[in-house]
Amino acid sequence: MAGQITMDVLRQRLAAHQYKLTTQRKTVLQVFIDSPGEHLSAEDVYGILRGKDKDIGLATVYRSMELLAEMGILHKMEFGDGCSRYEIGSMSPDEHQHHHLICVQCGKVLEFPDDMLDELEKDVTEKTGFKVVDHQVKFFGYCKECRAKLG
Amino acid sequence: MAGQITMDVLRQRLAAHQYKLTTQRKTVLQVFIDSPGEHLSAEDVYGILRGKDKDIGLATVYRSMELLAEMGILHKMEFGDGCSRYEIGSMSPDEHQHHHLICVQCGKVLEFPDDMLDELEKDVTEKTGFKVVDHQVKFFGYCKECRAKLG
DNA sequence: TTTTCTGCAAACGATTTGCATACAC
DNA sequence: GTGTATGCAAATCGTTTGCAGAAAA
Repeated sequence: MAGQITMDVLRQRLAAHQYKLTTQRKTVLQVFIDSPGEHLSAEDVYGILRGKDKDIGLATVYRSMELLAEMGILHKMEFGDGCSRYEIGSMSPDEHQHHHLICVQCGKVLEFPDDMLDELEKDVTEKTGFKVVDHQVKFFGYCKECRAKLG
Repeated sequence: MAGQITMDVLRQRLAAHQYKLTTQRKTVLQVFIDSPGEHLSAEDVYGILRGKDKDIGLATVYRSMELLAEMGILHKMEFGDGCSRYEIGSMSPDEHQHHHLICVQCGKVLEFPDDMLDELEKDVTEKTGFKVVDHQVKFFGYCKECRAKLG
């Protein structure tokens, strides 16, 4: 079970909401399937598709990515570089979760396996009544390479 | 010791960087001192000051908040509502740290005491060589009030 | 006095929207 | 066929910037 998101998942989830399975939506999802571990902005995706002679409007890229996020297929996030970025999720919410390590020197974004946050989530709900459904953890600091350069 | 940020802290930190202590910078800091626990955007601060007949330009609000963040007096953050928000910090980096609980229903942002993340930071550095200097944790979910309304 | 800062308005970049056409169902 | 989705261009929104005048040091 679980596993990666496929085009079939897109079909199912769109159908469940009476949304249409269009060429553009498939094309956008394909970019994310082909770029595992990337954090792509709308411009990124638009550029990748234009480079492949795929005809799509920038507004459609924005609309598609927003819809895919609404379907739970993509996750939207901000790394402070002025634009929203998305990454593809997995079928199981518990699988392949990770924190982001953002280098304040070079801007690179690394990933780190996410564990031991369940406990904290439970604690939050018990103490505040806030029902947690998702979380995002960002660490700011200096990546190995920048540390080496900085001495 | 440690304690809250005061106008004197601003004076000291600006002086340490050869920046000038201006009326506008003091005014902006005062808004944050007067609004503990708030996450204010540039427009928010601008609106508050105009409501008090304080004469200041929006661009100056942006520049001041960015500078205060550079001085470590404010912390910049994004909650996905399309603008950057800032909150005032405390003198000690270890004090009064908290996570943010963002209600996906009403948009409210709550706070939760931050502990037990030091361990995770150490783990990150040991395993990746990434030197962590700061972190931000966001939990998405449903606040107590919205849960009650939704049944 | 000298340099930095402010205010204004224009510039900017990311994102959204209106509307006529094209496409999925 | 019917209604939704797309593409384009214009509009919008938050934020940044250039520059002349104002204010710290």
